[in-house]
Amino acid sequence: MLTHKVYTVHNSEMTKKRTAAQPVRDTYRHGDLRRALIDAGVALARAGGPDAVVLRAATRQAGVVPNAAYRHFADRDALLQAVASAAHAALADAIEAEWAACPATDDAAQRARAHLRAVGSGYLRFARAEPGLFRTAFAVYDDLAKAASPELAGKSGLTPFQLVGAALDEMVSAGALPAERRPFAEALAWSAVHGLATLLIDGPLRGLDAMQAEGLGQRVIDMVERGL
Amino acid sequence: MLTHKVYTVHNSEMTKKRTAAQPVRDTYRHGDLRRALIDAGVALARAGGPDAVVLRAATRQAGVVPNAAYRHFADRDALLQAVASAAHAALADAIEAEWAACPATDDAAQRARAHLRAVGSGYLRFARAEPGLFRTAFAVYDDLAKAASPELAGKSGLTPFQLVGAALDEMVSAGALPAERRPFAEALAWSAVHGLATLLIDGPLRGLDAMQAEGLGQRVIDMVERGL
DNA sequence: TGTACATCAGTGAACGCGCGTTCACTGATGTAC
DNA sequence: TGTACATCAGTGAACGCGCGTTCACTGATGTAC
Repeated sequence: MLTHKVYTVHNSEMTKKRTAAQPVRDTYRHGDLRRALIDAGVALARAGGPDAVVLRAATRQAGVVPNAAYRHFADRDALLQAVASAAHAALADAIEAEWAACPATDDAAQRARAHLRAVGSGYLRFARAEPGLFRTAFAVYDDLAKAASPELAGKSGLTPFQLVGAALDEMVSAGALPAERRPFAEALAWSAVHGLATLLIDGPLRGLDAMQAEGLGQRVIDMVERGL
Repeated sequence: MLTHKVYTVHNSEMTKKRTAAQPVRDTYRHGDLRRALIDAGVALARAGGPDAVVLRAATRQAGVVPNAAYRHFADRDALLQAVASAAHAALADAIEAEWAACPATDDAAQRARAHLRAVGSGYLRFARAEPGLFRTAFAVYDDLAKAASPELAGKSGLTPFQLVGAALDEMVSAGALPAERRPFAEALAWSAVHGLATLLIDGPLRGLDAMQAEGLGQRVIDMVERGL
């Protein structure tokens, strides 16, 4: 079993001189460079999307020499993958938070509908609040086979894809959605909400203000509910 | 008034030696370099999306020295804009073709519905046939204010945005869509179809084969029709 | 119709940049004795 | 508890690359006389 000693990182006086902007370590070993590089990558992605996840920038931010990254990632793409997984997990968290905030009710159908709406609005809220992360999450998304892999999951252990699925299953068992309409319903609901998200953050709807965006989001969710 | 003399461009013998891959001119002037650079940019975008629209690559393909591009474009971004507009126009063309192929009918409501479906399936068909161009079209899309600008239009003179709008107007006047649902209906329909398109070409649904993609496309369009 | 000239499209050479990645190294760590 | 040693995380220096962009130029064009 390995135990990881945690090194303190501070920004006060230093033995080796460095340029002002760089974080400073006073130990030769970093402690958890892999984690630090992913965190730096997430910060870069947050600010500038997937293209901003630059290996040298991440190592700079971690206060480490560029090639040090190669102890932890095969190449730049492996780092980007890890960052994208983290972004996906953050999206799952945002959805779960919205889900958890649904008011309690005894009406199973109403509850199921509220959960489905929560998935949609959590998704949209995350996209608008963190467009860089949102774009990064989908920049290297492999395919459906990977949509359930645990590193994309949020705190509850479910990925965004699985969360839509769970809401839809609930709809069916509550009688709010005919079972014969269940297959591929994820893809339908996901398409509508994902499309609005990308039109809002990168596309022709980017000029809308928060209220308009919110209103349009609700209407798209209405459309999904009615149209499924 | 300016007249443009057209120079013949051929690949046979040449006075100046060049590397094999390069297109060859036998005139000092190019003739229509602006057009040639856009065409080259479109070819690059087709193959690799917006990031592949590289100024030096475009000039290489046009058989011209890199800085020659600066006679026609302020910078690399201006070239990319022009390429994106061309991609948008190609999308409009694809939609128009699908629209024109709708069977004639006397039933106005049925015709309107067919036109709306044609817009959706033309959009999806283009996205799957030309994913690179599709991504480029949306890479630098400014906002709604520009969604009607003529350089994005297809042969009929309408942009993709205007084509959805036209189909929806037709629905309303044919009584197939209540007028009070008309506002923002473009955004709803567009979201659903655009979302499916991006999930299919870049996202988790990229593994689907042509038949599955086509089927899902029809179901998304069903959802829009029912849910609007 | 013929010539001088201004225009400006394309040339040639060069720049600085930041990137990803490789190499041989150094020195802190934890472990076996 | 103390020491020798293998491991391997991070260093330092360097590479080649293709990019966008700038500069002073050259030579084909169309136009004014």
